[in-house]
Amino acid sequence: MTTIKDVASFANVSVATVSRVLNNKGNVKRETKLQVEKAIKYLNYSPNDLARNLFTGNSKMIALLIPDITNPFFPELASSIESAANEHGYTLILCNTAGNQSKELTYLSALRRKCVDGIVLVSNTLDSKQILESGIPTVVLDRETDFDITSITVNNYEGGKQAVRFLKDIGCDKIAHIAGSDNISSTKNRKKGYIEMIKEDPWIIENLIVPGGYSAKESFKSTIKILTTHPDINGIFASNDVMAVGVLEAVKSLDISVPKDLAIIGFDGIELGEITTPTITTMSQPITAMGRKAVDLLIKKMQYKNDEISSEVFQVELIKREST
Amino acid sequence: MTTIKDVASFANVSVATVSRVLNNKGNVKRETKLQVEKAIKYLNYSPNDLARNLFTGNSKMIALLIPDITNPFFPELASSIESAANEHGYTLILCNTAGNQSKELTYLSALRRKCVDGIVLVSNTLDSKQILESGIPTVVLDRETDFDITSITVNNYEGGKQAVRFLKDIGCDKIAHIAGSDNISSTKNRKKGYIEMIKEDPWIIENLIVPGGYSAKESFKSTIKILTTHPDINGIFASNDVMAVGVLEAVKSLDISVPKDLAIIGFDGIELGEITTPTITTMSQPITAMGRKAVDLLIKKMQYKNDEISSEVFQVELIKREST
DNA sequence: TTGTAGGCGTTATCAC
DNA sequence: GTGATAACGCCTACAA
Repeated sequence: MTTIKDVASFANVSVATVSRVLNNKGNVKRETKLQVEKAIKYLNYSPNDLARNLFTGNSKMIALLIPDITNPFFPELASSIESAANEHGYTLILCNTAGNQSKELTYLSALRRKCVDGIVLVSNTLDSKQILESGIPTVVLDRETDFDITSITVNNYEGGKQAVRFLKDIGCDKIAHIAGSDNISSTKNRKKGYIEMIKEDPWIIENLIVPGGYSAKESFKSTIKILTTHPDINGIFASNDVMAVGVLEAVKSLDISVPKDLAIIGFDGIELGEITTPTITTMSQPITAMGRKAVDLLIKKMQYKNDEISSEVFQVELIKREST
Repeated sequence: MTTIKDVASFANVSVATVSRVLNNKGNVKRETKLQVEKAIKYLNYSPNDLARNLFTGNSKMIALLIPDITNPFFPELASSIESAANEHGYTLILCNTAGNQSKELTYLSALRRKCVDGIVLVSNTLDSKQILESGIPTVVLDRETDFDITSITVNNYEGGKQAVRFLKDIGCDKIAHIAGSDNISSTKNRKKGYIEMIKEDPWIIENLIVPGGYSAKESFKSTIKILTTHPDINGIFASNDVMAVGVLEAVKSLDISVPKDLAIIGFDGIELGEITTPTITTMSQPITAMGRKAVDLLIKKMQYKNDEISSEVFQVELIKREST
């Protein structure tokens, strides 16, 4: 590896001078500057960030921890976060935690050792104490936390209500819910919204809430089951779009016509919902905006080292498609 | 930040001793070792990898460059690469290049400065000279390159032939191809396989190859177009599964029955193909195995610093599903 | 068994 | 305008 010393001796100057032209800091004569630049080019030199960061104390890296990279929602999120990070001169480290607490903890300590400057975190298992312990500026995304920590979320509860209200508006009078995990605040709140909207309905006693396991396959199975026991269901609210796809496939496999006999609405607004037949109505989250906002807040936190909590709640938006 | 010095003075020993217990190297009395460990725990100390790596010269990080994180094929790949890397003690940096050469180059130099130990690269724009220039051990994945560099691929040409042969076997006698880009070696070779299989057929002159733009939406449009001009097409080979989904939706929207009137086959074997209705027959790549192999070869390269080229070609496998 | 000291590649503070 | 030199936090000869 060629170092700043090599460049210095090649250009017949001191390392200090090389450093100056490297960082455009301090005064250096035009001529010597050119000399140095020639040397840099000739030796194909590029500075060692490890050494640089060791000195400056930051790494210009931020990490994103997500629970499942194969759920399309997260790549879309990751994509916007990455662009935003890059625009601010940060490299993004993407970490796939599988929602596994021990993996999350392992990552957190590894990242701390690597001196990442900040973390964007999507986690259901970590509490704010564990997060704060790492000492790294962190923004929590997509999951509500206690108030100790900045978070970016959407109005899941209201969104859940809106989804069910819409199904009712278009005539559904028996609505099932394919639920996410109760350990995940976002899906839990969507479920609460669902319950709030149907709690006066006579059929509430039948309990039309079934778990969808956060995947299309699980959700497929659950849908088959609930529809065979309750064939008069004419509306289904799935807690996210991936599960809504599972619902759709299940409904079609039972030869029930969508949306004529049964309407389906999802949540998230991922692209997948636009390529099914029929396309799936959804409560859309502003995924890109949320990612960018997370980076914005994180960078403010890192730069001003303020501990101010400035959480932000985005609004979901009903996008009507063919499944309703 | 607490450093090794703090630990040393707290435990009343020298930094050397602390370092020894940290790395389990050299001899240190049981008692002092316990002292040090207590200090470490008490001070919540963790070593600074920047400093450590600056000394050792490696970062224990490898990077994965992929062209499109929102295409489900790549997250599946990334997922397996990440696990494999983690198992070997490496942290994965995921970089989304958007297939954009300048972004790739920017990443390459940034990664070099960050002293990443190795790179797994999925790229169509970079030639081996540009790759080798970074000086970082690299394995190319999913794309054929010239022979200067280790690569992991599948037999795309044979796979393409197999796909078309299968369509013929089940009775298709007019087969269209939704193609990927000719700039991408994998899809180019799949297309070659298609051409090889149909070049004797009388309808070859009609040119049933249309571009699918690597996305479901593009592929949807292309399919509509080709089917309206050639309504007697009864088989379609899509160059990947995402495009096959587009094909499927297009065909269904034209009220053509799948597979009765038209059979569809894709390529890749991603999970998406299992949740459509009908599910999509595909030439499946051993995605997980390929990812793991890439990491294996990369680690060998890094450890033994050998320049040996040890490319590997995996075999695709026909998975019959409902679309044929 | 333990401590001292030099060096990894940078940057920044002083002199000159 | 330029050059020594002391940090940054860690590891490892070498000495004791």
